[in-house]
Amino acid sequence: MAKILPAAPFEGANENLSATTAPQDVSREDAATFDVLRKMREDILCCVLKPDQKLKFGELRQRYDTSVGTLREALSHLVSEGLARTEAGRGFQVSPISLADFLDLSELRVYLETKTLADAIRHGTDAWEAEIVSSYFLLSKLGAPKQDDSLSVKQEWGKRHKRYHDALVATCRSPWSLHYRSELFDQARRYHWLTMIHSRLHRRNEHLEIRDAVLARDSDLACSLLEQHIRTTVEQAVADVPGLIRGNARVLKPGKRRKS
Amino acid sequence: MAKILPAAPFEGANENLSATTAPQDVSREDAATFDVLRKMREDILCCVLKPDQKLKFGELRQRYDTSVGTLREALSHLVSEGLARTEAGRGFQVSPISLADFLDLSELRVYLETKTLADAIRHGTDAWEAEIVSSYFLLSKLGAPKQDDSLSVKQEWGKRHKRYHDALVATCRSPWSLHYRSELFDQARRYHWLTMIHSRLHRRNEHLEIRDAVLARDSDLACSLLEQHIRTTVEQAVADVPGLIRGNARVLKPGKRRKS
DNA sequence: CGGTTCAATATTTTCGAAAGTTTCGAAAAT
DNA sequence: ATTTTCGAAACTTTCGAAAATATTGAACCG
Repeated sequence: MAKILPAAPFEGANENLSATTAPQDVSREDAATFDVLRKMREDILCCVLKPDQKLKFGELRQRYDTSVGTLREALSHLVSEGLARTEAGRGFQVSPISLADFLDLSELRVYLETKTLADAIRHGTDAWEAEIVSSYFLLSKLGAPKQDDSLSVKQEWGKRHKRYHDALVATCRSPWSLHYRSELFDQARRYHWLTMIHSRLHRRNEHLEIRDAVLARDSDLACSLLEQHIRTTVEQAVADVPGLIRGNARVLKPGKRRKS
Repeated sequence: MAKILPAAPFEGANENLSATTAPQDVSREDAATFDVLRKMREDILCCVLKPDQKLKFGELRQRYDTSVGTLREALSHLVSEGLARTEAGRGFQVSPISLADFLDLSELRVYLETKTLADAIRHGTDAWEAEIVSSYFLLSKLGAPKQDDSLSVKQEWGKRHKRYHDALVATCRSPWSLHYRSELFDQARRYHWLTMIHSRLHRRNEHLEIRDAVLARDSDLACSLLEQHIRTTVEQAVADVPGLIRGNARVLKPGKRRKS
């Protein structure tokens, strides 16, 4: 009974899904707090709230039309996710970005994304395939956004891009891997946003290639393509976003201030 | 300039530590909120606040002597870390535990711990070695706690155990890996606590073996020992904690209630 | 002229009460 | 006997004001 683990990957009781303790992936939560949290996260991911920007309660309060306590709760969440920072008595600010961070982030993503993808393929179902087809369709219909596309178009593409990548790994059996994968994916979105703005490189239709490899259940090929997909994005950012290389990139008009 | 990543682990600008964006590992933060957060986390990790337990504001308010808003902020953090859950309008509760979760958790830990350890060994310094020696000394001085040791002894052992394991990987260069490793380590502490309570199995002095392998800079051996260390702990929990196997383990006297 | 002190201002942090939900149990209806 | 309805109690959520802390800028010495 105790001989479940002969120094090999854990196998026991994988069916017992009774209680997945991994952190609640942003789904339903408190009504108002969650709403503010979601909006703020989206704003940080899209660099509407810029890296390093000070997050003052006065401004936030009027921007999101809510109270200090609610804001504080949402900010607290963002700190845990790594999208904001806070210090003793001097409030909150958007987390900085840097090349070093993007590289570190991406390396871990390569491992987690491929691990979750391999497991998802292993346990794929019809519904899983259907969602991949569907989400890919929606993604391809929009096409990669260009520098002068509107904010809302870019945001919509971001949503569909995330939905597609989530769909790929949806049947992975490891809640913890899925959770961290998702957090890292969001982190990467901040950098992707900068890349979109400066986008110059031509890229193959990597999402299509991945989709087909996954649907063919070719795990090795799919993982390899996904790995390349992540690495190419890093290359593109390094090539296209000049600010990233020399430490703190301050993008999107550094001095712009909203009147309080 | 763009040819930094030939489909191999990222190498570029590893020196640029200007801005490590990975979430702030619990260090300094707000004064009061952080204090409450730390106490609550410790209580959950030690199962003083039991798995699945409802976290009512009335009780918490008097237990930690603070206001609702502060509690809410701390609870918010705990939810992000996976130690608590929350639902729409019905408050917070301690995250459940289960065998499936422990297995999942542990498998990811094996990867992250070995990855960070290998990197830490690669970049080890004198100060790093010194802290390993020192923290191991403190850990060994206490000896593995037994079932009838007092709560404070067990807690002290938990602190030293964490300090030792943190010391091993301290020089790892990947902030994100370190962050997730730390979160998973804390998660595992909840299960270790149960194992301590029921402890029956005899174990070799694994911490000493790991220490020596690490100090000898034998990366392969150290990682292998660390992997075994984690797996053995899982085996021990499976063998010793009967409740874990059949879904939700409710430990530490299920009916006990504190008077409000 | 550069640096320090101190008061005024701006901002954050904490708190308790009001408003809004959910839960529970008793009474009414099927 | 079982289900439904309703209202009271318990609890959660939200809010704005009071307290605490940090920042700014002007006046003051070395």
